[in-house]
Amino acid sequence: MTVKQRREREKEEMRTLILDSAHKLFIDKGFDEVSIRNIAEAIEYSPATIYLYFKDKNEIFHALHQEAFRFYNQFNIELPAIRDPFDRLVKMGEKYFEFMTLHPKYYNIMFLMEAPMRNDECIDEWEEGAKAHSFFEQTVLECMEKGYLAADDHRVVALTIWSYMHGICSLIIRNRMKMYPEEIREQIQKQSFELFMNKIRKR
Amino acid sequence: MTVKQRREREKEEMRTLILDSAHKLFIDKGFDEVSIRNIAEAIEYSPATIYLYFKDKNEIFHALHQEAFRFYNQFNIELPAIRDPFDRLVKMGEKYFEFMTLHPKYYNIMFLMEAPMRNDECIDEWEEGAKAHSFFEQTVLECMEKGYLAADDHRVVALTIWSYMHGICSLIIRNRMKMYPEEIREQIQKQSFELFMNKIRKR
DNA sequence: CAAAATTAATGAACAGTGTTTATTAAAAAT
DNA sequence: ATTTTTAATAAACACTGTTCATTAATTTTG
Repeated sequence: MTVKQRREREKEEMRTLILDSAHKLFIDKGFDEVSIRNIAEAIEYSPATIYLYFKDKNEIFHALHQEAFRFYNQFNIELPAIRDPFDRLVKMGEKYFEFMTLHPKYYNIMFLMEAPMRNDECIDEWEEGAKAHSFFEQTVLECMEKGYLAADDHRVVALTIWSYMHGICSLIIRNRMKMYPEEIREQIQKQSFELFMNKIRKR
Repeated sequence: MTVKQRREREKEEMRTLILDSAHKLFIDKGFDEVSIRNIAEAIEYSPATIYLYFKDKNEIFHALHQEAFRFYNQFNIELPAIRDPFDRLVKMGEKYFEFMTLHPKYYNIMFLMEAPMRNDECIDEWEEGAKAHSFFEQTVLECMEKGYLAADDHRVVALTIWSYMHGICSLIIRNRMKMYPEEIREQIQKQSFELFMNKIRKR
């Protein structure tokens, strides 16, 4: 049965070869701008070959979506070490914002694009995303226990914070901040973040 | 010079014919799923004709983007009649949410898609959008004057509120709420909105 | 080891996309 | 009536995702 094993390993290697290549192209062009033919050319195989390893373009999308969350968790690796939950929450927000700024293509696929969420199976394979989210909710809960946040349903509070963060991030990423002149935009964003954190903090 | 006038009128009629048709198709298919050939077929002209009236697909996009904001303002026509600014603000939020729910294709083009904001000229032609936004900022300012909101930079507060509203709306529209079971999702959204409104309200 | 069976890779095609251009048909001006 | 201007189009270009019959390589069997 050693042949079958090697076969399977080779299949896996090919999959990662395709994904790595798709990944590289995707990072500097954006997903919609990367075609199957582009990927095929990069790995020096024919376009049809890719369909032996992935059902369709969406499945590649899906795989990259998962990888983006892995990368996001790596990006936030320092967070659990922050003992004070409110400090951690604030840092989490800053990191979220920083991630969006530094890796807009990732942010796009994780939260903005509709494609990777069309299928239903994507919940099962959202392990890394679920991890990030539950860590976030846990931090909110701890903030309540330590009296930094008022006692509410912590899931509701978490959703509210995330909504705000995601809202401002996607307005920026999608260029919907033109009503604020370029020079003051960053200032206003910063002020807004501080205001929000102040408003939800228990007084 | 009566010929030139008629010519111009006909040109304008053709433009609106194309736009109306594009609009109809767009509403039930979404912009990316509507092709120039689809539009051409609907108005019974050749695809090339459309390029005599619009530079490219993005220009059609742009026109629909404007129309969406006109429609949005119509949708909110009852708002200015609400005298109490905080009541108005709350209603504005509810209407924003309702708009997203009832007209996701519009919401998509207005705030989510990247295409219509690629060019730089789109600021000048954003009259209806600017109108909606300044009315919103004005309401926030009034809320401060009447003591419903703490005295802060009203533009910063407005951005914060909008970010929250846009955040939750786009999470919903883009199917990023799967961590909350279907049954309780609506409940949680409602609770979040109430929580947010309570937190920003002056105490 | 040779023949048969399985597997992997591909070229070519299909049906679609946005966009351009040379050509034709119609209308207006001379 | 003839020339000029304008409008509309067919056809093409260079792409896209995807499928499938054919070929080439590899593994299994006799």
